[in-house]
Amino acid sequence: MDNPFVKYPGYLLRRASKSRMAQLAQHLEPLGVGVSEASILVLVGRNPGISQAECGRLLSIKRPNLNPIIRRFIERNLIISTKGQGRIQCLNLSESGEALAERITQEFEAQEARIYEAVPPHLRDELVPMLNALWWSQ
Amino acid sequence: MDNPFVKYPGYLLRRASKSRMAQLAQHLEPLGVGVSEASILVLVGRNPGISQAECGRLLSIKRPNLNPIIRRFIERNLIISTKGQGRIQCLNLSESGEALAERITQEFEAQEARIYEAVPPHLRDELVPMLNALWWSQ
DNA sequence: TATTGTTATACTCTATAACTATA
DNA sequence: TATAGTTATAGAGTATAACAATA
Repeated sequence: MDNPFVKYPGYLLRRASKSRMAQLAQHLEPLGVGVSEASILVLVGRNPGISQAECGRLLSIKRPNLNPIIRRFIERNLIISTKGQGRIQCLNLSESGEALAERITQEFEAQEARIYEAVPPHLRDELVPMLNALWWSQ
Repeated sequence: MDNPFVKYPGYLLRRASKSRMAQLAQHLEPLGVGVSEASILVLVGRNPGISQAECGRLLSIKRPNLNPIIRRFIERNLIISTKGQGRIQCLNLSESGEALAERITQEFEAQEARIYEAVPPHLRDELVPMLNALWWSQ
């Protein structure tokens, strides 16, 4: 059978992205979080007091979709929400949230190392420039 | 605000993939097909008599998810299904299916050209090897 | 008014289980 | 039995509209 797509960079790009996301999800599974959830926790950890709306903008998640995820984190006592300016809720990690974000960050770094090492040594310096060039920013 | 992910190749890979898929979907929209649907039509055109199950394996689409898509193509008279060995249905493009697959292929080629040209000239020869290296094939 | 948080809703993609039809 | 097609279903992820709350 002839797969006419293996010569298309767009197809290879999608295949690479999907497989690496699955790989990362597999390593995050024991921590009880998906990739999006893990990213949110790390983002809140790096930006104490950030709002839901700002999280959504940075991660390209629409506010109505982010809201129930944040709510679950609050219920699980991983994120603490305090009143801010206007209707804003300032988000911060709880102590257990900090611990989990730490472990997630380790998995993120391990994943990046796996990707980096999969690239032939003479192309490694070009990895980030290449991926930035492939981004279509509208 | 600090986005801690812009240094992660995995994040850049996903961002690139998602944006390019959106770009391609935008160009396919006037043809009335999504990216997956377009791929199926081209695949059937290149492999006359292929089965649903084989299509699914080549495109990483599970049979239960592929089935209704094929059925819609048959209803729209883009694909013709004939009885084969066992329960197999042999799939072929109709005349209008051929015409549509031709236009889709042109859009695919145009998309690949856009991606190729977005890469700095000195990295273009490394594009396909890089993307193949980034694929985690389990 | 503009922005945030919130609810409802819907559409796509994906995944699993289980059924039938045929070799 | 094994494979193909089929149906039902459930879970992500994503999208829009609209409402409530606050500056």
